[in-house]
Amino acid sequence: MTTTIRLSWRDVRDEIHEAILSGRYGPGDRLPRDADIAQDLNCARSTVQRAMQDLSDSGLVERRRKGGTRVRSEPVTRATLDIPITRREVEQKGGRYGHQLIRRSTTDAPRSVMATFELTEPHPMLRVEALHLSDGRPYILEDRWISLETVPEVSGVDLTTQSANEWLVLNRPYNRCDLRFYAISANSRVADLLQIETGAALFVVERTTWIDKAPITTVQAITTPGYQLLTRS
Amino acid sequence: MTTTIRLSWRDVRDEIHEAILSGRYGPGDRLPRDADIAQDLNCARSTVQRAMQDLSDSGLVERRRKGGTRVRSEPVTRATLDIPITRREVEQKGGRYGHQLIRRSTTDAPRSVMATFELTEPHPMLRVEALHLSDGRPYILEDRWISLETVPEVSGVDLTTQSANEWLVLNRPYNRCDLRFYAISANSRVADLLQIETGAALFVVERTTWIDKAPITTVQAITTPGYQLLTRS
DNA sequence: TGACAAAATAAGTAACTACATAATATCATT
DNA sequence: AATGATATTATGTAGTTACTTATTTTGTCA
Repeated sequence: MTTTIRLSWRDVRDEIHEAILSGRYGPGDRLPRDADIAQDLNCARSTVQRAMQDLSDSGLVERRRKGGTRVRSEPVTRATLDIPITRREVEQKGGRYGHQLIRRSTTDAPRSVMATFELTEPHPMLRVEALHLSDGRPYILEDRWISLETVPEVSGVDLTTQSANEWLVLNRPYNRCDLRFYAISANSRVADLLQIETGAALFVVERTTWIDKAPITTVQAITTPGYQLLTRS
Repeated sequence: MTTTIRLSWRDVRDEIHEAILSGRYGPGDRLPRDADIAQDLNCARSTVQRAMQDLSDSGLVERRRKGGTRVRSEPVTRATLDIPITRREVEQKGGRYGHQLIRRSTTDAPRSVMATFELTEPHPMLRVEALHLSDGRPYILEDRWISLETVPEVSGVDLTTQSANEWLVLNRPYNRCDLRFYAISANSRVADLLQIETGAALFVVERTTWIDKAPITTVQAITTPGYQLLTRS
């Protein structure tokens, strides 16, 4: 009597993954069809489908209807990042969170902001500059633009009590989010606000969010020296 | 006669998402059980399950057996990054790719590298410093450590023809990958190699890969001024 | 009351079926 | 040989059933 070991889709995935790693299938090669693999491994096609979906999500494999499944010829490193609310981030690192509203003004979006949102018409916005603090020391300096067309009610919110970052995340969920990472040199104003040397290398995260096609907010978050962003484990 | 509209799991996902966005369910609230939602929306539980899985993946919702599904109380921005082979990246931007091997040596892992790999024993490694070029101009400077225990055959590879980056990606797939982003100031050596001013702010990507528990490689990739990393659209 | 066993619950997984859809291949027609 | 209709094919999606597993609740006994 044969012992029927029930394969989970993870087992199947690992099996296929292993077959690719070991070189049995090289970049660009076509894998057998799901149904055949299912028969080989003695499981249902849906299990193979699930496994393949995962491999496809992680960028190892590409699937096309009728075309079948093939190993990606130009492999990519695919990683997932979690970016928490700044308050949460500070608290998780064991710091005491605080924040300061530096400036708040209402103007039309400048060209740079119009460009990030792909806007062609003038667009009224609330600009908020704020400093996030950890244990009373500067942690992140944010320069934020909020669409007054999409989020008119923000005008009435007291952004000294709750940061714009937190208010938006809790009250204005988004549909689409673009992130951009780069480095800048601290100019005198930034250096002054962050209490660091002018010219220091700073890591910057720019985040732009939309709901459907409507712009919500774009923010440039300038971190303090030594800041590191890690992929989630 | 009732027209039976077949709901896709995406529809269900959007429906639930919408319910959360509109405030019907707030942060921390528990959602109805899958089976009830299925009945409400007149679809199968498996469809709801799929939808919920997606919402859970994207960080909007948390699920626990028996505990049910609840809206994350501390929402996170979750994003996916694709990091291609450097050659591919240069070519995609329309540049002509080139690379130079700067230095190649064999030593035991220094403490910093042992730390990234969580090693306690001395570990023989190949250290490779190389410069990636776009149209003949410096693009990325990489300082790489390769485990000679996990990847002994790299000793015999000519890393002037093919970059270590490319050889590894094509020949040594990994299981686990940690990424780390930060900014540094160019010291005189880096500035010299990248042909930029000393003190320029540079964006750095550090990548460490393993196969199962075995270390493969860790690399510090120092980009040139103006470099930006974007989330995949 | 406290500790531990048993029941209940809600999500997780797998199989199987049926049909949808995208992409390709084939073949007839001009 | 070019064109366009049609068949074929492999993945994608939905439904249903059955069972698993983690977790909490409940209940019993000491």
